[in-house]
Amino acid sequence: MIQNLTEHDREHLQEALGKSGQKVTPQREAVFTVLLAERDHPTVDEVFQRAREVMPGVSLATVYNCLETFVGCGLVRQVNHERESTRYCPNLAPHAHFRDKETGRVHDIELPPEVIKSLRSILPPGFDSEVIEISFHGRAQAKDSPAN
Amino acid sequence: MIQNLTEHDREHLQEALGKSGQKVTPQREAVFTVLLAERDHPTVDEVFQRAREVMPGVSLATVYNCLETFVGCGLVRQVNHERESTRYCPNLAPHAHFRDKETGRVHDIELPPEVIKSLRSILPPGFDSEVIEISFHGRAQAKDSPAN
DNA sequence: TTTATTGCAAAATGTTTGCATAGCC
DNA sequence: GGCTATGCAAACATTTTGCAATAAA
Repeated sequence: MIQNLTEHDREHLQEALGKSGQKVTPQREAVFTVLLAERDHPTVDEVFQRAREVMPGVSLATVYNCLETFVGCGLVRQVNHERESTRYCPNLAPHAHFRDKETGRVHDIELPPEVIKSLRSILPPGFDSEVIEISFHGRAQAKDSPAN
Repeated sequence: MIQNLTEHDREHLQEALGKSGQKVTPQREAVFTVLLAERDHPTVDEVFQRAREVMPGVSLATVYNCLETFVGCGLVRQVNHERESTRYCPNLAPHAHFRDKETGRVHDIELPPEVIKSLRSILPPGFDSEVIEISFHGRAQAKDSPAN
């Protein structure tokens, strides 16, 4: 069951959008709600299906728009794995992704600062990177995503 | 100028293909030659354009086929960055990729074993990964790819 | 001669765009 | 009223597929 946004989450949305002169709309609330409700890295299409449960009239184009907007204002991250469709993730803490070969599921893996540091250290002088994407691909015995 | 395959490279191709009952064809030689000649992580389309210089009649579908075959037998790696088209890379040593924000160019970054180890160490028990993909995104002052 | 590969065209996929309509300070 | 967002349909780019013709071992 998809819950409504908490007051806190609504403010978070409001603030992030407001910063760049963008508006809170029912569609954006719906999409954001969906993203927070089940943090299983849904594809656009999955977000669309879920959003329609909350708001039956919402269009796919709008879901694309909302997600793009959210990425733009830093509310969610895109997750890409090979040629698969883009997935979305509201976990803003630094983390890596693990894609299960068998189930296709994507899990978040915590990324300690010292590992990030060791990664940055391999960059030759003159290379400066803000974004590091790390993704594992393999088998997970765990049946479910760790809570996140 | 695109060189011909060296004897050594042709044997490498022959062996990798032969292992899985696949044949050496002029098209595969052409595509492989192109990949080795300029290691700048070309897209399928770029490989196609270059391959046509060597073999004017070659088709796009065949270039797709060749690349898929090469990936399948471990001759090249696919490199994906966000929604951009897939790029191909004949560097088989463990390495990360750095994509320059400004030029779009992709550079190989050497990946020391101890960094790989530290990355593996962040996986919770039960998670087992053969493949780790690491990509940086940022600015490179260096004008050109380091030789590779 | 057998089996794999090619090349073409058509289809599928995922995403983006243009634009008229609608909604919000 | 002016700006932004929505929803639809059409356009797009990339990749995949089916299949008859061709070429490699």
